[in-house]
Amino acid sequence: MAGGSVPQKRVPQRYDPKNIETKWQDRWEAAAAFQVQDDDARQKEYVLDMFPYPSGEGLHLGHVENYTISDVVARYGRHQGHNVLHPMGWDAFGLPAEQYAIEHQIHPRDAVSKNVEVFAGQMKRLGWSYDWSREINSTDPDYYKWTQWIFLKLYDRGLAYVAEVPVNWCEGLGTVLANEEVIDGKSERGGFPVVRKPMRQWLLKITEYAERLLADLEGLDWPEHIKQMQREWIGRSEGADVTFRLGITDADGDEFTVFTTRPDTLFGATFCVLAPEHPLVAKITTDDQRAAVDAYVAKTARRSERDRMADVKTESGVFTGAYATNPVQGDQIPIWIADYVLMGYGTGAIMAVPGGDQRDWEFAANFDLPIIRTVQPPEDFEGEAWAGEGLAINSGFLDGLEVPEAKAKMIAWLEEQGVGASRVTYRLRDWLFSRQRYWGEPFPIVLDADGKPTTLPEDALPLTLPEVESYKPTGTGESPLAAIEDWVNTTHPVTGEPAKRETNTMPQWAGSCWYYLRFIDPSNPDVFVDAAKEKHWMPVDCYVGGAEHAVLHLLYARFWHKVLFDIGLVSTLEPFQKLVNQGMILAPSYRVSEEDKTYLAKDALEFRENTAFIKATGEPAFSIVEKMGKSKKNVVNPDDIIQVYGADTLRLYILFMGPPVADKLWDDSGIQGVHRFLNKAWRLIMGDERQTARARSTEPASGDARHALHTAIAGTTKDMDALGYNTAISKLMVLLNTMADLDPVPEDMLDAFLRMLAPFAPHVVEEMWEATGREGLASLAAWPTYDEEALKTDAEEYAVQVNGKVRGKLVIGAESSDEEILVAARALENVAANIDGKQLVKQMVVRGRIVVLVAK
RNA sequence: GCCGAAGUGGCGGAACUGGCAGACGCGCUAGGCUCAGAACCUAGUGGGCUUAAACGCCCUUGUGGGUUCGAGUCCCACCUUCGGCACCA
Repeated sequence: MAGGSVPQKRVPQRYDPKNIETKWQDRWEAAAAFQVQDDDARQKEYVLDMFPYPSGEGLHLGHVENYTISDVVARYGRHQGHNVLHPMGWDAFGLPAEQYAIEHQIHPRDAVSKNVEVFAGQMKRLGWSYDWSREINSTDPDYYKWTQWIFLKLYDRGLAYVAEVPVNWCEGLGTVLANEEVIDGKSERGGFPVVRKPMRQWLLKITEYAERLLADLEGLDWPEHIKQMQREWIGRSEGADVTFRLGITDADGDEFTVFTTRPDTLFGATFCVLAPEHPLVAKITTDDQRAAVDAYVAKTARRSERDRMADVKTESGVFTGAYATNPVQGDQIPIWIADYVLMGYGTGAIMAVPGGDQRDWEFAANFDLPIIRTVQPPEDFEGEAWAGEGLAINSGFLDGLEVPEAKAKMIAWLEEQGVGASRVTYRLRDWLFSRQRYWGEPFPIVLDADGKPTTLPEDALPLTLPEVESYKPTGTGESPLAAIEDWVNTTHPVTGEPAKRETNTMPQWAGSCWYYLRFIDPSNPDVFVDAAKEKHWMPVDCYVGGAEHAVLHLLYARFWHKVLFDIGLVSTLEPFQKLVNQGMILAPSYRVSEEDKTYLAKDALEFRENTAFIKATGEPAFSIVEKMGKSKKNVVNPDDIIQVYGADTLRLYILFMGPPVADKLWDDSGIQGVHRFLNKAWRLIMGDERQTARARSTEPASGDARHALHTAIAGTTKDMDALGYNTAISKLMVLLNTMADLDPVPEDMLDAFLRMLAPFAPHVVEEMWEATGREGLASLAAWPTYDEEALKTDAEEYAVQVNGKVRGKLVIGAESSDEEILVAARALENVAANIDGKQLVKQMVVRGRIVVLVAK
């Protein structure tokens, strides 16, 4: 259409998403269509997205998938008459903004607000139905005031503490990372090497909540594999502590404790192993072993924890020269150190039972240490260590007992002798909560002259970030804040003495631990969330996001929520009742060859006969399917798709590609299909420049059309409830194909079609809704209902099986009895031929499906 | 190594509690429309045998076994891919 021309009335236009989409986005905004009221009497529904980090790249297809799924959930909820809270905000603290700021010499705040603008614009263009009046930003002082406030609550309950801990020091980022952020010995962001180094850090006692975090998973409507990942991460194990006293060289009664899940095997403990960092190591090492031990300890310190653990093959360790007394039979057993024992897990010491643990077996074999079996392996067992069930042997008072009984008896003995006790341990470690960076929430903490922390009073919040010259980490492990004397030097809130502020900042996870609560009451200046509103809206009914947050964010947020619950500030035990994980979007990437990892962009390639050739050389390119990434040059920008096809098509396609939970391979060729579908609907209802709209009849659909309509409503509704959007869309395609064969089209079919298409392609539906004279917004219209009666048909088709093979088809009245069906089935020519001369040993009818005949 | 998920046409995928495998879409083929193309419409489209054609028959859901009248679906073993964890005591 030429610019400036006045749209002529009654002349049908072809489907042009561009104009339609902005028109309706503006109308929704003007009508505040998706703004939600707290005092609405309708059933509440809280549909939440994992809020994005607003990167400079803009939205990627993963976001599009995530937020389209939740948008359809939210819109479907509205169609069902629910009062739907569907908010959006920005998780904008964190490393990338800071690194971008360092590179481009701009304040991270400015980088963030620029990116937010880009993101918000893209989100609006996709037609996602957010209540923008509730937008929040984790870097806004009015927001992080409450993040700091919650930290004070944690501190007051003794859940935050300072400790000198060996941490993952990343030279490249100039900061310390949580274990969870370290991947393969490198930083998750940036990929810099990470080494271990002791440092003063803040930690949160998430371990105190381990049991509840584990137990409360049971009641959640989450994907089982995500629950399983959290269980593994928490890593509960039951066993016993056993105390070993030093023997032979022991002068002053030193002892150490090991944790074991198999106290029943204590008679087979032929040596002990300490972590090289264990505090006892220096003390117990004998003079003739000292050189070897010192060398080994030094070597270990240079290795990162990941590195140590990843190295499964190498058996390494050194004898300390010291011996411990096995408490159960008094044997003197050697004490070794080895880097496979970690100071951070359990007690940093183990008792080794080579007869029952393959790892210990190999260590014993390698260093020629004794091996004693304490559990009788099965007769045909040919392996080395036996870790399975069996009767105790070589174990004194345990002999002849099964493993569980032997465990119980040994624990009782240990407790009686005062050398051990039953204990539960967790793999989960306390959460390392401080970062040496600028772009994070400052701790509301002041340190006195001795470095002892005191909290700021609540009325001093928010403690805002000061302006700095440079956002660069100092590289010494201190944050850039440490360089700002005006800010650092303050007075002690209690004594009034000169004091210093804590210069660490909180990790990015902090803001995302409670944001779902702030959406409920986003601008309350007095409390972090109004209690009545919290009670009304919580818990989140549907939380949609990627599996990459399965253990980090989701565990941290659950932890904070439980603390808030204990204080009485929230009303539910868990924040997220239902969790939906969308799959990853994958795309083919192209490289010069398998060895040469130079990635090629699509315009450097030529596609012939399903093979990509490199334009420059004519050689075939090497192609693999992998996660989309800028470095892999296989990123698809949603804006490009919207430009060509419109947002409705993109929304529809990303859902049509497959079930939400499955990983999906991006391939633009399929997008034509859903675009044609929308075009076809448009031509039928609106007409275009060469054909007029199909006539419509006010007569309700009848006969086959009625059956098709009600089947479509029933099927689509079922799919919507199960998040089966790909099949829901296919059912709408079937319904449209049915309508296309009807002239005129019954009005009730068209009406139901529009209502059901609305959550997927809201813009074009609004346009057709309005053009067909319907009242109000299609986005707020009621979901269609179906009539059970109409799902029935007069005649049913049966496949007739003889001995498991289909031998005929039978169409028969739905009212027929089983006996009548069997008679008719046996009479079918091909069926009769197959049962002729044989005896029917089984005959049955599966109503509406199949007739089963078994003949011998 | 351990844990989890998944292997179905040329492609993405569908198939309720075991009951007609391949819905829907892409692609492809033929025809229509067109000056031509795009768009659109119609028909066909897993493989094989038989047939003038229809009918009919056989094979087919990663591989090999098993249970069953009947298996993509349940059981056992194995292979491959993806994701997560990893000397965890």
